[in-house]
Amino acid sequence: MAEEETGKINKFDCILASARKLIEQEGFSNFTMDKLANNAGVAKGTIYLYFKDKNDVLENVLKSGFQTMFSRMADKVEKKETPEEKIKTLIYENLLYIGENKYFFKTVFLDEMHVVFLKKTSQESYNLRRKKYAVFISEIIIKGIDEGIFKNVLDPLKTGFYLISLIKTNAIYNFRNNHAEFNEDLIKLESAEIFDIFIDGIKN
Amino acid sequence: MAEEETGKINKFDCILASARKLIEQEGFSNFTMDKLANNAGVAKGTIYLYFKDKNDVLENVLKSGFQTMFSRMADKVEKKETPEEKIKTLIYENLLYIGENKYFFKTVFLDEMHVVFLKKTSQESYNLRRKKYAVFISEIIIKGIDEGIFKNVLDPLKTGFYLISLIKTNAIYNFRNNHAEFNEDLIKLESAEIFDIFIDGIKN
DNA sequence: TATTATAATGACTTTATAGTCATAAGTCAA
DNA sequence: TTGACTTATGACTATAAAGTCATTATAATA
Repeated sequence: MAEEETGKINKFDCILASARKLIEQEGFSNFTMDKLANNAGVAKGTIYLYFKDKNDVLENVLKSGFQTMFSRMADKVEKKETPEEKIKTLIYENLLYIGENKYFFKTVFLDEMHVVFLKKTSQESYNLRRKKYAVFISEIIIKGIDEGIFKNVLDPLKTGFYLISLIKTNAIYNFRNNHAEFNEDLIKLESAEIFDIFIDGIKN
Repeated sequence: MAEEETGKINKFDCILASARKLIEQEGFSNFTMDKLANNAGVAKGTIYLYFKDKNDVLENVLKSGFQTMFSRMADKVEKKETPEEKIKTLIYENLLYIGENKYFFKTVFLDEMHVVFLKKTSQESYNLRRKKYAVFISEIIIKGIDEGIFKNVLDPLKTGFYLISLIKTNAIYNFRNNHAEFNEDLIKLESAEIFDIFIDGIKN
């Protein structure tokens, strides 16, 4: 706790923030340790006091970018009663979070593909995070199937991935078409659109 | 025409085939010109007689991988009458092509993301190809909306991208879960699954 | 203030790989 | 067979960027 006030932790955060900013601005392929040192206002060697290597920097940037998303979304979703309401909320919260972290996700989704630059182990943890999300959705789907609302032929996990891909595709579409202003009204509209397609697609 | 028989053309194809094989086996990030030369059984300098640079090799590998897909799919789709039948055929043909070029798409989809390694101009042509596909789908959607079958609130182009992402997600899911055997029965099942979700999602 | 411990520096080393080019081998018309 | 032209070679150069480490600056302690 006290540690959080030390220079060490602050410098870690400071370098991490610089890294994220750089990556948002120039993409993963143009991100170098020299640029990071320069941008963070430290010497290159200093970075290696706080991070193991470049992969460690990238992994932390990604982790921090996705960190709160899942828990925040899960909180809201769990408050809802029906599978349908849960899915509606999930889509909305997800798009909201993407909108709030517009520049981060724009790079992660468009400038693709961070993943390439990660070591195998880091890639796996990235995929695991994705899968965890799909599993979360699959549980909602299963509940809906049990209640007889959703088609019982669905593969719940795969259906979870389908929903994630719809959300991502929506975000990419809007990034590309410069609907840069992610105001709440737009997000309501967009999430309703995805919801209407997805829910009719899986309902009995 | 006569040229097609010359060594020049053959060597171009031979290098290209080696490049594709290497990329399928080891992914884009491990692909080097030295390996290519070695694998194709030519000296490195020779590659540069047939390709401008590494980007040119990658671009050609990608182009050749996607080449016939679109035209073959479009041919089959155009023979169908109703928007629903067109969409059903489109999904099936797309999955079939992916199955036939399993190793290629496995790398392109999973080992992600080739795109990073391309120059801006090549990335654009990749995105254009994607968009062309989405436009093709959007025309079917528009027809369906006009006929009153599909929801008239749909953004046809975005909906096209949605369908593409569902197909891609399905393929990735099956690659990951090692349903490596892409036999026609599996493809029929998988494409029917996507169709059922998508069509119910967009129907009135 | 002197001494020790910790943090920071950046010039340097290392490595990987794209692309080059002088040289050699092969082909073919006269 | 020869000489001109085409094709192929691979050792070499250039470059970018990751990661190191001897040195220096700063802070903590006695």
